[in-house]
Amino acid sequence: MIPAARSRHPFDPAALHRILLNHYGPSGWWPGESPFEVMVGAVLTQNTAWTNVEKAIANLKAASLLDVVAIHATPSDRLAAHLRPSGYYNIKARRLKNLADMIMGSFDGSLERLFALDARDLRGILLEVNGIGKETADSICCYAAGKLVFVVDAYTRRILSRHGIINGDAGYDDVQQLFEGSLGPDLGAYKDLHAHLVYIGKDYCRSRNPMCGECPLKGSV
DNA sequence: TGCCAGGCCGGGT
DNA sequence: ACCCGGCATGGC
Repeated sequence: MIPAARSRHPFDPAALHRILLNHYGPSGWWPGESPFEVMVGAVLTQNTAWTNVEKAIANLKAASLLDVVAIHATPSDRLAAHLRPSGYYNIKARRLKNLADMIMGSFDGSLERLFALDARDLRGILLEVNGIGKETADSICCYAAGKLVFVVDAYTRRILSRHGIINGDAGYDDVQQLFEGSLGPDLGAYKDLHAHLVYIGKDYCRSRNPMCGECPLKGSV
């Protein structure tokens, strides 16, 4: 079921994307030099500021630990030491190892083989990994594997909710369908729109102020 | 200074 | 099916 909308007009994600693109320009997401770096970033950024994630990824690079085999082979406490700046370092070390273990065990360590799965199967496999939930799985599907999977996060919900497009208690998959059902098969739009929503979400309606003065969406959504 | 950041899990009700 | 505490660092 699509969540009930209080808005008079049907939600048009492509129009929303055009507004944001016009206002801010291309987002340039996801930062990362390789698909695996994107995957690692997706785990490390869970409830964590990206600036902290960057430090941890730099540590992994400096220690030559930014690949599947190395993470699979490294004890989690040693891995954790490099992850300190990103917070939750013990649990994140475990999560990165769970991910690497899955890729080693089921796909011979090959991201090509993993990404050869179709979007639904890839999402399912990722969700079976302890420490990977829907947002992390979908971020990997979209930004690392290049699948047509739209990423929903807390900001996406908050923004749509404030505009009366969804109810506050709408489920993840419902919100996702709202985008995937309307956006065309345009991977660039999937990537860029989510990125913009996160980007504006930070200072968008942070307080109980229902509408920020400079909101580019005002009157448009 | 306290609050927040691109969540997720496990245990309890 | 929800609800909650825990996980942890760095920036404003």
